[in-house]
Amino acid sequence: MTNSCKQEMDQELKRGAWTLEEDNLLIHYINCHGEGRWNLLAKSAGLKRTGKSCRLRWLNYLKPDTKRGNLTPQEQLVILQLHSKLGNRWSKIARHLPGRTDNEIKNYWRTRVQKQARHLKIDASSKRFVDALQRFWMPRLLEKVEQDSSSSISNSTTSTLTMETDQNISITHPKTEQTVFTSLSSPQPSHNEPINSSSSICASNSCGNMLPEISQLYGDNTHAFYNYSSLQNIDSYNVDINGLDMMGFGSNDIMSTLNFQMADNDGIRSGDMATDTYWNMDELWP
DNA sequence: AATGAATTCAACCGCCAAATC
DNA sequence: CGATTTGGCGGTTGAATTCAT
Repeated sequence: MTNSCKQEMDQELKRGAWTLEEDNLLIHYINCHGEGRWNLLAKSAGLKRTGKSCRLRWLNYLKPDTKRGNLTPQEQLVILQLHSKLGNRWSKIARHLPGRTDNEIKNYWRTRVQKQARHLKIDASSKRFVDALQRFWMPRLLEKVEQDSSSSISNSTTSTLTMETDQNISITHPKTEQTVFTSLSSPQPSHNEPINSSSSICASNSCGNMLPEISQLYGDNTHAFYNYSSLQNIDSYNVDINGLDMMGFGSNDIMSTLNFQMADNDGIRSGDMATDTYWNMDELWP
């Protein structure tokens, strides 16, 4: 194809926001013919868009099961948890959140999470920030999940966040064993991951502005149990980790991911970040 | 009410790997 | 088997919206 011919075709291509008419064309075509072969689809449907643009519009916006709106605390928790393991692998993270797109998760991370990092004056990619997330933000999200679920479960005091493999995350109430949240994403199991690997994080209710402290540390590399007791009441956080070769990572990765309150020797002090002055929680679940 | 700053998020871009020719 | 096309991913942009003054 000559350059002038390419330029001509480029000029014909439309860019920018999609119109209702274009959306309808795309939806109608996919309903009749299915997804795939996006370039061909774009032409056949009479859309002056690239195949890529059609694919993106469909996956991120038009697909019927696409969720819109604010991420729930459960979803945020899953994102934080998985991001600490997977990094910016947005599509992999998105597979754990049915109806959510990689684009949406990426936007959440950039606008909400990195905003907190700026607020704390910490580099969002630094270990220090990851530690801060695990110590302060994630417990509070868990607390929020707890609060939400307790509205439907009377006498609720404890829930469990379980990461069994790369594929599964669930939050269950231990007494009723009611599942508060489950993520069973990738339909195809990963071939070389140990099935019996599991860990769980249990959080009692309300940690509020109080900073949990490690009061006990049990275990070795194969089974660690942490019990965080609050300074001001009997509430506690428990982290129960079983199995270490989860997700193909070494034990250090798992420990750094799941311990909300580990080694305090990297410059993060409890008083620095334990208050909502620093963690603007209102922004996290608007 | 006006306006500038900040934030959000849909869409685009470039790169890469897999599939197809 | 090399060239081309396609699909998917992560990073970036900028228009629209919201917020603050």
